[in-house]
Amino acid sequence: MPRTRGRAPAGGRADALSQEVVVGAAIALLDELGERGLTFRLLAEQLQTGTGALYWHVSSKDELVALAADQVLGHAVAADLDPAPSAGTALHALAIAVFDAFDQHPWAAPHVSAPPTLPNALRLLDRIGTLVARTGLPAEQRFAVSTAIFYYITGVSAQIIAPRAPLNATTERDAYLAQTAEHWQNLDPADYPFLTLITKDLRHHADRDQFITGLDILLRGLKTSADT
Amino acid sequence: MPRTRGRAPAGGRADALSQEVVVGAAIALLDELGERGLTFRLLAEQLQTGTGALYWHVSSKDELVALAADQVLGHAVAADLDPAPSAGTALHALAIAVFDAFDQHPWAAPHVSAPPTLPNALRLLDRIGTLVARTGLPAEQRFAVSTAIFYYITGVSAQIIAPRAPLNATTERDAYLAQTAEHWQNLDPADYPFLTLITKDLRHHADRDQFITGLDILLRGLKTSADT
DNA sequence: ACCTGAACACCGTTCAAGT
DNA sequence: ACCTGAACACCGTTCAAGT
Repeated sequence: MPRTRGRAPAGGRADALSQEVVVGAAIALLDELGERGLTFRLLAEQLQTGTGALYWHVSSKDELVALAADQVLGHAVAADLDPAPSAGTALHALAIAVFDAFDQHPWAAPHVSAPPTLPNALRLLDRIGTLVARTGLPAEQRFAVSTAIFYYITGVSAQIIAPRAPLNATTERDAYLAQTAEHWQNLDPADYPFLTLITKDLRHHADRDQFITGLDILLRGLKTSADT
Repeated sequence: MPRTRGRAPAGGRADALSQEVVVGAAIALLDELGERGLTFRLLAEQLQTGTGALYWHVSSKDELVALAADQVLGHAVAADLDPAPSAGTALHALAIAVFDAFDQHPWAAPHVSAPPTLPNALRLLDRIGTLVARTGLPAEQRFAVSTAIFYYITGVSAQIIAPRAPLNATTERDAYLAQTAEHWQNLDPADYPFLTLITKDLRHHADRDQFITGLDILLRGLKTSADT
């Protein structure tokens, strides 16, 4: 069973594939066709090799998708940091950058593992932890609070950015919202007193604002405990 | 293409399968073998029918798993409510009940859709909304805050309760944590200043406490804005 | 109305053989 | 060290035919 390699350590063939190339091509297919559309046969065809070649660079489809998701996370984590805003502001900006990255690659969010193991997920948690420390939170609480924020970012992003069919993304989402709004409308108010009242909010809400609303609440809660 | 039916409206055969029976059997297989282990062939064998019969009650595997996940959510939402604790306490208890239900069926959490459409997910959001209203939060903010809490519960549960291999669950999880703790230990402190410091916390943490820590922060943040 | 079971069109993964 | 491509052991889903 071949191990997964990184880039060829020189000495191999010149035209050799690399894990990077394989993952890059996988991301392109994932974006275009979704998780089910990504196939080893198609990917091999795209890269002009056989399916077996891919297994030299990647041990399974699960690993491939996990690596692809970590790559997406990399876009967000690599973004420049403002020199020295408050820890709270920086946390806020970082979380939104990650959400936006996942939003552009709807298949990705569910595939970051918790606790993190891949490089960019690790980098994200580390950065969160560093910012949380700057917040003044006592050392014993930093781990739990940092992972809580990490989980919020990845978990809630995954929930909100449901894999939409690979068609016209925004139209699809609008139609979906309109449809479920109508569904809620028709529920029995006796059983669902709250939902039947706020269908208008559902119809008009924006996913990104939803994410930010929860984030603000979470960070406000954090601030409260940091001050105490 | 046959539509999905609920229970047979009488008049059909006496021995007829029902969607309930199919979903119930699916949950058993999901618990035992995980999402990949659930197969229409195996499920049909278990129910002593052909695979085609299943499609009379359920339109696809996706729908089947979604219905199964909603059923799991039903266990938590059906639990008795304390008569009249504070809204915050009730929210707290409800969230933990949902986490515990997902914890017993690790495949389930990723399959509740957002915004919710299936009955028990709707019930959960409605209950959250009703409690949030009791909190005194202004009406315009209730939708956003309630869904934020809903997303936290389902999204973070899904993150934390990663599908473990269907073997000895607790041992597996411990081994996984020990392994990633060692992984973190070996990282370069220059790149990961935070992570390399808190591997002890990782090794000793409990998933459920993690969930609760974040939940407490979120609810504290909510309280702050409700009071204002 | 509900079930049967064969058939279709795929999958991920392996592996002997090549270079 | 890295690639080829056929072969294995499956899948989800459909559908004509039955009761």
